[in-house]
Amino acid sequence: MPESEKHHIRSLNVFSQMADSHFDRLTRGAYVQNFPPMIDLIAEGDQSDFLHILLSGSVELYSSWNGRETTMSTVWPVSTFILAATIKDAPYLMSARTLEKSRVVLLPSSDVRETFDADPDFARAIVTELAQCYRSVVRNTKDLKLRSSVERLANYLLRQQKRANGAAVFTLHTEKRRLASSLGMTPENMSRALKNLRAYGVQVDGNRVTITDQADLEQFAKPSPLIDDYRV
Amino acid sequence: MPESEKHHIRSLNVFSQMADSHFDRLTRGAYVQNFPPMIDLIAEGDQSDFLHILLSGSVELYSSWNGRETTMSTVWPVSTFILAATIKDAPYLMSARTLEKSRVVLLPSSDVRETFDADPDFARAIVTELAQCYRSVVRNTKDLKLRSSVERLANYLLRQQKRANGAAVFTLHTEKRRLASSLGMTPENMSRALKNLRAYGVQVDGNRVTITDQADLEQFAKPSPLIDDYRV
DNA sequence: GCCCCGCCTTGATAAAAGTCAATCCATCCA
DNA sequence: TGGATGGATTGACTTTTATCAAGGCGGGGC
Repeated sequence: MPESEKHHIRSLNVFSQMADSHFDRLTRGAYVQNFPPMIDLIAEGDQSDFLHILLSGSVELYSSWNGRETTMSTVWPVSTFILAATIKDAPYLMSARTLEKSRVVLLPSSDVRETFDADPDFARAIVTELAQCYRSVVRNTKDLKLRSSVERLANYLLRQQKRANGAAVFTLHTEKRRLASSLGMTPENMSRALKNLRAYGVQVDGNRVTITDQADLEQFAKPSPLIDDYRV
Repeated sequence: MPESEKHHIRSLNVFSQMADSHFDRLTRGAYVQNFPPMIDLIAEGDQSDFLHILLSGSVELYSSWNGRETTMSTVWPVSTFILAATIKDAPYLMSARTLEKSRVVLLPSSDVRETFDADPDFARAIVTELAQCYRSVVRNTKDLKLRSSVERLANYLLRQQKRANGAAVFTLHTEKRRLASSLGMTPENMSRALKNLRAYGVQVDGNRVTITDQADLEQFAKPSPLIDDYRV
C-alpha cells in the first residue's frame, strides 16, 4: 500500500489518534484495490473478513429480501464501511457495490480486532465511530416512520442544500432512482413528490435543484436537529 | 446501591469481564430508583447525563416529530439503554418512558466514559454491545423498507414464537397499539392485518396467539436470518 | 354489582404509495 | 449520424395504509 494513501487514511478520525506502531502493523496486512463501477464488493450474509475503506469513487450499501431491494446508504470517500460486522465478527447485514470506479482499502478484520484490544486510542475512536453510525440509523428510522415520502424528500433537499453551504442552487450527486430507494419510495412516486414540492418553491432540472422560497420549504419540511443534523 | 443489585448488573455482558476495581468505582457513583408506570425518564434532545440500566419492569423508547409519535423499541430487563448518546456525550435521539412499575440504575455518563478509557475489557464489551445495537437498527430498517405491514406482523409473530421456544401457543407481552406503532402501522391497520393472517393459520384471542399452520405462515412470512435472527 | 374508561375492533371513506405501460430524453457507441 | 440503451417522467389504475366515527369488550374503582 503506497505511503501517500497510508497518509490519507491516517487522517480519518478512526486512525488519527492511534500509535504509529499500531497503525503500521494494521496497514501492513492491508491491500488496496481498484474496482470498476457496479461491482459487488460484499454480499449480505458473507463473513466479514475485511474492514473496507473507500478512498475514491462511491459505494452503495443495499439489502434484499424476497426479490425486493432497497438502498440502505451511500458511502463517500474517505470513510470506512461495515464496521459493526467487523467488530462483532458476524455476517454482513448489507451488500455493497461500487457506483463509480472506486479505490478501496481492505483491512483484515482480525487485525482490526487485535489492534482494538492493543490500542486504547484506537478503541476510543472505533466506539465513537460506531456510536455515530448507530445514531445515523436511528435518525433514519425516525425519518422513515414519522414522515411521509414528500416530507422525507423535502428534508433531504434541505440537508443537501446545507451541505452545499446553503446555496439556493445545488446539485444532486445521486441518481434519482437510487435516491428514491434510499428514501423508501419508488422512482415514479419520487418524480411526483418533486412536482408536489414546486408549490413550496422547489425547482428541479435534471440534478440541478433551485430553492426559490427557503422559508416556505422549511415551513413545510419542518427539519429537526434530532433527525436531520448529522453532527448531532 | 444494594449489593444484590450490583451482582445483578455485573452479570450483564457489558460489565461481566471488567476488573473489580473498575466496576466498584463505576457503581459507586450510581444510584437506583423506582418509577411508577408511564413516567418519562428521558426526553429526546436532553443531554445524556446517565447511562440507564433497567432492572425490572419495562421501558418504551419512542420519538416524536410534528405532533406524531412512534415507538422505536421496548426495553426488557436486564439491559442498558441509550448507550450511544452516553458514549458520544451527545443529546438523546429518543425519549424513554416506563410502561410498568420499573427499577432503573443510573450511571453517570462521565464515569462510563472514564471507565471505558481505563479498562480495555469494558471497552471491548461496550463496543460489542454497541455493534449489536447498530445491527438491530439496521435489521429493523430492512424490515420497514422491504416488507409490507402484514409481512412485518407475520415475521414479528414468528420471532415471538421462537422466543417462546417455538410453542404453537404463546402470549404477546406488548399492548397491541404499541406493537402496531413499533411495527410502523396504525392500530386499525394492525387489527386488519391480524385478520388477514387467519388465512395463514394464525388465531388471536386477546394477547394469546395460536399458530395452527406453521409451514403456511412461514411460507408467507419468509423469515430471514439477516432480518429476523437477533443473534446474528 | 355496575359504571367508566381505555383499548380493540369494525365499517366507510380518503389519502398515500405502488404498479404497469407508454413516452420522452440524454448519452453512449457503432 | 443514427440507433440502442437506460433513466426519468407521465397517465391510468390498483393496492396499501391512514383517518374518522361508532360500537364492543373487559378490567378497575366506587
